[in-house]
Amino acid sequence: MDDELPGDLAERIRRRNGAATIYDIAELAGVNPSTVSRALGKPGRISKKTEEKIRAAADRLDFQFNPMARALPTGRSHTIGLMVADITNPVIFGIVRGAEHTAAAAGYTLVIAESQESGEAEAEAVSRLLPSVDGLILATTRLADERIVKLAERKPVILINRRVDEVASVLPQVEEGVTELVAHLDDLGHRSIAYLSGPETSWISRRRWEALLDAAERRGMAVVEIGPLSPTIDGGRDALRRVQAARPSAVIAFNDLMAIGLIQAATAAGIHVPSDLSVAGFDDIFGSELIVPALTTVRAQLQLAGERAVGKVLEALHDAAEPVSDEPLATTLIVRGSTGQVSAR
Amino acid sequence: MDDELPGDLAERIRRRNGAATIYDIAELAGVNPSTVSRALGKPGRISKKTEEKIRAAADRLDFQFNPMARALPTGRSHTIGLMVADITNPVIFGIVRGAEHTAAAAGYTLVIAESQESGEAEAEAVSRLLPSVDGLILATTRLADERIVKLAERKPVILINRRVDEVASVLPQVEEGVTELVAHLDDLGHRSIAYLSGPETSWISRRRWEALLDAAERRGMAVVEIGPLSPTIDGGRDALRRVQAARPSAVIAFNDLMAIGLIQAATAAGIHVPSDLSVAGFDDIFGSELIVPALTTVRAQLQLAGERAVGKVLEALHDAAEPVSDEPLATTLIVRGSTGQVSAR
DNA sequence: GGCCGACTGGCAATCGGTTGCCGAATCGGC
DNA sequence: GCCGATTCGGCAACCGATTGCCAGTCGGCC
Repeated sequence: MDDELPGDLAERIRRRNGAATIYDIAELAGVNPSTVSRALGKPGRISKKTEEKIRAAADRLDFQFNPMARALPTGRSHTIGLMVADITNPVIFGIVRGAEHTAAAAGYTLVIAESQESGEAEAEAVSRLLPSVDGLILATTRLADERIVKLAERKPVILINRRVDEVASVLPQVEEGVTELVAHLDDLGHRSIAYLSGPETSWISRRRWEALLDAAERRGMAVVEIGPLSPTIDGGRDALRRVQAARPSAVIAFNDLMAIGLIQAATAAGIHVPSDLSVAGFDDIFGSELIVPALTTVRAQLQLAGERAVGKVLEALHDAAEPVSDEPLATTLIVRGSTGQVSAR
Repeated sequence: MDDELPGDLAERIRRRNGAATIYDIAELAGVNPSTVSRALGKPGRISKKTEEKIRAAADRLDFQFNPMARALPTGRSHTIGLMVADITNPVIFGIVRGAEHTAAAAGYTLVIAESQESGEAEAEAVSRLLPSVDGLILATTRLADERIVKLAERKPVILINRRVDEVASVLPQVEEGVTELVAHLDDLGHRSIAYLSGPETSWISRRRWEALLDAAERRGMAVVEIGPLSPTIDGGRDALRRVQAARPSAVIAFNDLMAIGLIQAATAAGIHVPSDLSVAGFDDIFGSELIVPALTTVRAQLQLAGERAVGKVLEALHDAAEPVSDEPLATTLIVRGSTGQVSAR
C-alpha cells in the first residue's frame, strides 16, 4: 500500500503516530486542503471525480478526522454527557445502554460521570463536563432547579426523572404505575401502606409519594411516609425498625434497591415476606427477580428513556433524524412473590 | 459583578454563550494572551502580581479552559476510553466506578463504549474512540492479539482480564482463586466438576479453565468443559441440559451471571442446589447474594482493577502521581449456599 | 561601573480542521 | 456564437489555546 508514498509525507505521518491529516491527503491528491474538507464533509459540494480521488487518498492514508480540531471552529464536540447519581445502581444500566447506542448510532460519544448522590460532587462534575460536551443528560439529578435552568441556558440539557419548567425531560408515567400498584395491594386486602422515600432532592421520589397519597386517599387506605432514606440496599435495610413501628401491612419502596434491602432485613428478623409484610418497589432492576421472594415492582422503560434523552439532545442540536416523542414512558406492574394476601392478624 | 465590563467585551462573551476565552481575560487584565495562558497553566512562570491580576480577571469572567482548543496544540484530550463488552453485566460496575473516580481525580474524563460482545462492533467503536482519547482501557476485550498490539502502538492501551505480550494489563490472580475453589469442592466430597466456559475469545475464561484443569488433576478429580457459551444468565440457563448429560456433582461457571442462570434453570427443573448439584461462579457481582441459594463465588477486586487501569494509563502518559503496582489482584473465595456436601448417589 | 544571568512578558507560529468569498471553467439556452 | 448561471476548487481568516524565541528589566557580583 504505502510503499509508493512520497518519503517526506510518510515520514510526517509516522511522526504524528500514524494519524494523517487533510493536508496529507491534499498533498497526495494534489488538491487544496479545503477541498479535502469539503469532499469528506459535504457530500455533493465537490465534483464526483475529485471526490473519488480524495476518498481514495484518504483510504490509502487510513484517514480519520481529528475530532478536537474539528470541534474548535464548529464548537461541536460530538459528545454528550450523562450524569448519574450512582453507577452501581442497576437502574442506570438501561439508561446508559440506551443512551450509548443512540449516541453511537448518530456518531456521538457518550461521557459518563458519577455524582455519588452528592450535590456538591454533581455540581463539580457538571461544570467540568460542560465545556466539552454538546449536550447534557441529567439522570436522577440532585441539583437545584435554578442551577438546572442556568445550565440549560448554555447547552441543551435533558432531564430524566425530573421536571423543571422550561427544561426538556423524559418522564415515566408516575400516576398510572402507582395507581396500578395500589389497586393490586387493595385487591390483596391491604389497608395500610408505608412508603419508603428516597433522598429529599429526588423529584421522582416526591412524585411517587404524591401519587401514592392520591391513590390511597381514593381508596380510603392509610399511608405513611418513612424517610428520607438513602436509595440503596442499606437504606432499605435500615428502615426496617421504622417500618415495624408503623405496622403497615404493605410497604412500597422508592426503588427496588431499597425494597430488596427491606426484604433482606425483614427475612433476617424473622418477618416473612409476603405473609407478614408485602413489599414492592419501582424500576424492575436486575436482581429483582433473583431475590426470594421475587420482587413485585413497577417496571420503567429505562433503556427507552436513555434513547429518548439522547434523541432529545440531538433534536436540540438540530441533528436528529426525527422528532422525539414527549409521551411519558409507560410503566408496567410486574407482580411477583413479594406481595401477597394480607394475613388475618 | 459584570456591570463594569467594557461593553464590547461583555457583548463578545454573551455571543459565545457565556464562555470566556483567554483573550477576554487578557483584554480585561491588560496583558498578552500568552501571559494568561502561562499564568493559569504554569504556576510560577509569571510574576506573583500579574498572576493575581489575571486570576482575578478569570474569576470575574467565570473562565474555564476550552478543552478542545487545549487539546489541539498539545495533542492531549484529557480523556480516557473504556471499552466494555456489556454494560449491563454487573461485573462492569466496579470497574467503571473505580475507573471513573481515579480519572476524575486526575482531571480526566472517562468515555465508555459498549461492544455488545461483538468483535465487529468493538473494532468499530475502538477506532471511533481512538482519535479522541489519550489512552484506552479494554475490559474483557474480544479483539485479536495483533489488533491490540497495533492499537498499543498508537496510544497507551491497558487490558483488564487479558494478557497480550508487550501490552500492559491488570489481571486477577487466576490460579489462587481457582485452586481455593477446587479445594473447597474437594472438601465437600466432589469428585467430578463441569466448567461452563465463556466466549471463545475470552482470555480469562480460558485461563480459568486451564487453572481448573491443573487443580483438578492435582487432586485427581474429573473435569469436563461445557461451552463455549454466552456469558449471560441465558447462557447459564441454556447449559442445563448439557450439564445434566455430563452428570457432574459440581459446576463452576465462567462468571456469576452464568452460575445464576444455571441455578435458575436447575431449580425450575426440580434439581436442588446444592444438594443435587453444587454451583459456583466468579466475580461476586451484585445479585450473587440475592439469589437463593446465595452463590459461592470467587470475588475479584473489580473497582481496584478499574483504578489500576486508569492509573496505568496515566503512568504511560507521564501523568501519574505514583507508579501503579503490577501485582495480580488478590481474589477471595466467598462461600455461600450454592455449594454443599456431595450427596450419596 | 559593567557584565552576566534570572525573571517577566510579548510576538507570532502552530495544532487540524471549517467556511465565506472569489475567480475560472463549464454549461445550457437562445 | 454569445451571455448569464452554475459548478468547482483555491485562498485565507478563524476557532482558542500552547510554546519557542526574544527583548527588556533588574539584581548581584566582581
